[in-house]
Amino acid sequence: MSTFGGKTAYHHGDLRRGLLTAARALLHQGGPDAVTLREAARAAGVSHNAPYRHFPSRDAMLAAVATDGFLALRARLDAARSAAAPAERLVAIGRAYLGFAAQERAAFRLMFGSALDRAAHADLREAAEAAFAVLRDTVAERGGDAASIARETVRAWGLVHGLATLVADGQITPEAADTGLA
Amino acid sequence: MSTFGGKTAYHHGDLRRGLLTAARALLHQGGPDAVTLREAARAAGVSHNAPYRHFPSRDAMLAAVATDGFLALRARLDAARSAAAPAERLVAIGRAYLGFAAQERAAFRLMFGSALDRAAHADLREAAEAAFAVLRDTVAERGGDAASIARETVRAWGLVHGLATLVADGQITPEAADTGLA
DNA sequence: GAGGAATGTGGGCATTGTCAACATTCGGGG
DNA sequence: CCCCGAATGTTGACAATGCCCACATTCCTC
Repeated sequence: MSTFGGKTAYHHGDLRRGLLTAARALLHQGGPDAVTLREAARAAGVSHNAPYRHFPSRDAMLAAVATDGFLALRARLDAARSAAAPAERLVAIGRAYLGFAAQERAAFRLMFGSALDRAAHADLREAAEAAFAVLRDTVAERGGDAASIARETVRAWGLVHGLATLVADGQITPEAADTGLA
Repeated sequence: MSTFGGKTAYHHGDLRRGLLTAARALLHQGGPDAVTLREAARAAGVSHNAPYRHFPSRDAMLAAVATDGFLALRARLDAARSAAAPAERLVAIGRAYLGFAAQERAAFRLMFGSALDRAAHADLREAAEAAFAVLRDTVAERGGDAASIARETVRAWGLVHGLATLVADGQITPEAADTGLA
């Protein structure tokens, strides 16, 4: 049948992708709690049980969305790092991190919120670690002994992540967060 | 009947308090999603609809738990501030903040996680603001012009909150967070 | 082209939040 | 002292959800 654009085209075409897209939309509109297996299935035009052929549970679907979020975040951090001169790299990464939190509020809250058990999903953990690695490597290339690198990494991560969280939660404006970076 | 220890003793004694206690226990065990109206009612020994005489919705019950959390946090920050010499106050508050996040992980995640719409609950917002005020006032008493006070408040809040979030989410150890404070 | 695997469907069950109607208990005014 | 309104708690119901089971359809390989 159809087999229009997707990769492998079985019955639906590419249900997995369709479900993830629907899930992202639901996430944007109503937060993590609004992301429901049945609603995503409805949006994709399949029965309420079809999603189980692609995700073992609702949690797994949420985790997949979050994993994609971490991949996107890592790409952004990497791009910012590559585009900046060595001396400005840390601040550039911080800005990129804040930009992601501000523009992808819902995804950011899912990725770091308590709705998900990151320990239970290996992909998720890997993707999160990969994003973090960009920051750690950037701190490391500034030099110093191991202890001071570890300390500065924690400080930089804490500051940026805290500001980003506050922005994503609507407690401070993106502009206010930016003044805290320099 | 009974009227054992509680304040006003109607049918149950003090259902509101009983429900909040049960809710806190559920929160500890299984996170925000495990806090269910019906389970809290069960734990308190009442029917599944009794909670509605004290909370208009499940969200309101969650908000009440979170509000209590912010009151406790504020008390801790205040105590830390009072006990420290002026020059060490900021760090003392930071340590208290981190201590709360580490010891009351579940509550902290509820308070700052996305499970709750802080804008929809006035009490919650007030309690959160009161806790934040302790930090802001401490920064302010160090002197400086308004702009630099605002900047330093954002920086201090962002750093401490970020470290606390990472601890509460289990991404760094409390000890690692502590090294980032000084 | 036949058969097994991948994918989607329909029905069903337990749980949950919420609403409505009814029952019980409390406290104050005759 | 008792009676009545208000506060509190109970029972029953409904829709939605996550998940399990048995069954149907479609794909791909041999």
